[in-house]
Amino acid sequence: MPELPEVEVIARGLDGWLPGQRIQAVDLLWPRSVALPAAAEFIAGLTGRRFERVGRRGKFVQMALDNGATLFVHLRMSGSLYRAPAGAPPGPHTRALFHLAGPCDLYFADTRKFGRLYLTYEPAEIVSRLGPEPLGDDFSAGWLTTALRGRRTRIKPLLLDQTFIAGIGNIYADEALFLAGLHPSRVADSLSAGEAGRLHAAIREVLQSAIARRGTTLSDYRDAEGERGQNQEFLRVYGRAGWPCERCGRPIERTVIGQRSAHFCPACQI
DNA sequence: AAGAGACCCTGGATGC
DNA sequence: TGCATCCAGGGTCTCT
Repeated sequence: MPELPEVEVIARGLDGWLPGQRIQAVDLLWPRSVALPAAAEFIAGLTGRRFERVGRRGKFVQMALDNGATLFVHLRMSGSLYRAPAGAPPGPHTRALFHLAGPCDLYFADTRKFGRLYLTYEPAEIVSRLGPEPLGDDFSAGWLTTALRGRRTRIKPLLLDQTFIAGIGNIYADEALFLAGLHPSRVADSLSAGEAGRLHAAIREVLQSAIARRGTTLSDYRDAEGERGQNQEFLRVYGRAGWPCERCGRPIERTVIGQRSAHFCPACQI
């Protein structure tokens, strides 16, 4: 599932070749992938436009266009954006095809159909509700310590709340809490400044390592060139229920917190 | 503020 | 074997 590191790897990959490419035509194979505007308007608004810089905000791929508009893509669970030779036949899960003037086309594929495309002149209407970027300057240990005050929810669901902090999903929330030695059910407000500092460092470490390993591929995820990531070889708790904790040897447990699976070591995470 | 549940979907796993 | 059902997952929405 694409979370911040996977989206970052995809955005960097696209930014290496997409800027300057002109969109000649758009095929919408599953129009409901477009969140806004209406499908016909989406196609008309993109046709003839040239891509500029490609970046990321939270879990959104952000693609600037030469007329000031922005194309946002949220990959949700199974979405992917990749380059394919022009004229290549769409696969069974291709939902949108961007025919470019060059030798390659841009494909949006999405098995689960949860991913969404947004074309807008007002980026704020898409991303203004997002919390700070965990790898950005706004996200400091001090900010986290203060932000946790008065929050009576459990820390794991709070890390998944995109309005609190942007880009963390289930895998990296579990991994960061393990690295910080914090139980996912801890009430956010109960963390000491020291614990908040550990969590801050753990979040950065987990995300940066995953980017360096080009993301976590458990099933669907591929980067913009169709390659698998390597970070799945380094997960310490996610998907490892029953396996020994690499720190203490006790079996990793899986439970449900806030209607999401949570993996943790019952001895190392307090 | 917090949390439960529904919804959107598919394919792999499980149950009968 | 073949079919039905369950479940995971991110985000948004409604309801309590």
